[in-house]
Amino acid sequence: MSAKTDKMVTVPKAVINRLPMYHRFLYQLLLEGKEKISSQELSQLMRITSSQLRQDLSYFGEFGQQGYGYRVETLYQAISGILGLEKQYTAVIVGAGNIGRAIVNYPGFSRRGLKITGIFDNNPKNIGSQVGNLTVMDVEHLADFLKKYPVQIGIVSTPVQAAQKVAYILMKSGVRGIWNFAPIMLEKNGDVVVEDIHLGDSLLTLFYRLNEKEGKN
Amino acid sequence: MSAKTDKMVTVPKAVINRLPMYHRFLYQLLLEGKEKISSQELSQLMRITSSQLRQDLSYFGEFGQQGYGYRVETLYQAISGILGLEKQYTAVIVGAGNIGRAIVNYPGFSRRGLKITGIFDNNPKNIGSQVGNLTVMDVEHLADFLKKYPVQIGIVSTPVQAAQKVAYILMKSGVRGIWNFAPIMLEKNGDVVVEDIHLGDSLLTLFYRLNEKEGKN
DNA sequence: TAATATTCGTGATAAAATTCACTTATAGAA
DNA sequence: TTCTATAAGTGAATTTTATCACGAATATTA
Ligand SMILES: NC(=O)c1ccc[n+]([C@@H]2O[C@H](COP(=O)([O-])OP(=O)(O)OC[C@H]3O[C@@H](n4cnc5c(N)ncnc54)[C@H](O)[C@@H]3O)[C@@H](O)[C@H]2O)c1
Ligand SMILES: NC(=O)c1ccc[n+]([C@@H]2O[C@H](COP(=O)([O-])OP(=O)(O)OC[C@H]3O[C@@H](n4cnc5c(N)ncnc54)[C@H](O)[C@@H]3O)[C@@H](O)[C@H]2O)c1
Repeated sequence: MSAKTDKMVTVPKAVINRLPMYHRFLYQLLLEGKEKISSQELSQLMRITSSQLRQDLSYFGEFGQQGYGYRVETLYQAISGILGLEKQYTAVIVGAGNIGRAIVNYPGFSRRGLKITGIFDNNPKNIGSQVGNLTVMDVEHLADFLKKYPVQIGIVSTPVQAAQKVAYILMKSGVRGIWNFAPIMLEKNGDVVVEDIHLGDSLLTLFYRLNEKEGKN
Repeated sequence: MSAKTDKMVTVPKAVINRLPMYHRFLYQLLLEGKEKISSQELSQLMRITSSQLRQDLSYFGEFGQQGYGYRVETLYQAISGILGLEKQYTAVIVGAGNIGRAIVNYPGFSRRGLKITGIFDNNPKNIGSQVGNLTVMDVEHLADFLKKYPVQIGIVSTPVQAAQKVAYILMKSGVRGIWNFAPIMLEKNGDVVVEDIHLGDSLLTLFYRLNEKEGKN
């Protein structure tokens, strides 16, 4: 074990945000059948510095071997473990619109251990319809459903106007995390973890960067 | 004008990434009819410090008034201008699947000046079908289409296996920015701006944070 | 087996980002 | 009109993040 983990140094946020990227690249390397890789080589693929890669990993332990590098398989497993991917996570989706459907239909999430157990909507047109192998339920039954079948994660993909209300129901019903797609900063209720996806913000950042470049020419 | 902009200090990345959040909150305040706001009050809504807010804005100019605060309208317009939202942006989407359709159908983007002029796919089942008021075209015609009707932005929402190939076509055809939804680090070709949305990474971050909390109890 | 080249892990240093704390301006009250 | 409270803007200090650079371990070659 590394000195750093022994000393209980808190892991910087910036490091945590890079863990999924490491996981993604290692998964790719694994698919390609690559057995070993050095911090030098891996960091070049990721367009970061090798020292950043080594420093980041050092927060969690020692996974490589001097003079050799890292075994791709070992490092992949280690990072999977750090991220908690050996566990299964259960979730419900609220909002069976475009985003809600996209999530259900995306196979990548179940591969990573996410099991979606229910999808809810308030529109009679959607209620009862099939999304993947789930039947859309009435959001009126959300709290009851969660009482019977608790889940860890609530996915909010309703329009922004409904998002806070829905989030409160989820939090009251005991979800521990919310994955939020609505462009709103959700008020918390208890110690739930909220992870936001703000697609609009990402687009505006792209706009800014396009103009920035223009200005320099 | 602020001293900082005069001196041509480069704007930190972290600041740029917060601009869309400012825009989002100010838009909300505008809808609510709020006329003025102090850095104190606005920063509390955003859960940042007031000095960070003031420091961030100072990279672009002086938008407030001492002893008074900021006019919501003025600041909103200023940030819209910084982000380049007065302009129209044209884009094509490649990959008429769940994400591609979600983007076309989302009204928030056209409100921000994004005009989607074409959507492409390689699956005969999708080609010719209607998405919003666009007809899905064959990706074989993508390069020709862009020669006739150039756009600034290419949106990549194909499966990861096709993403790089599609991105090269877009870049060759002169797009200046790529908004990428595939879980891959795209190789660039020229000085195109690539903005990634890695939904999977966000989910893994949520997983990590859920476990982190558990460990502390 | 010995010599040499790799490459990790990490303490130290540098850079970037955030917060502090103070000056100045001005709004609003007396 | 004067006084007081508010609040922006900003240089400086602090904190956080990233990079450097080197010692120690190991692989590989001669
Ligand atoms: N689609 C995009 O590209 C995009 C981009 C940026 C942000 N978003 C955000 O993601 C969220 C979902 O977007 P979308 O495109 O899937 O929207 P959508 O309109 O396709 O789907 C929203 C669904 O939520 C349902 N709904 C409304 N009120 C509800 C309630 N109270 N309880 C349960 N269900 C309810 C609607 O019936 C609808 O089916 C929105 O908040 C949107 O702002 C989407
Ligand atoms: N849906 C999600 O929740 C989600 C989550 C994480 C990542 N993503 C990523 O977003 C991207 C899009 O996801 P999606 O769910 O919309 O996938 P999807 O399978 O629904 O849609 C992909 C579309 O691309 C088309 N396509 C395939 N090859 C093509 C090519 N060469 N040229 C043009 N079109 C082509 C397919 O026919 C399909 O219509 C994928 O890269 C996926 O990994 C999606």
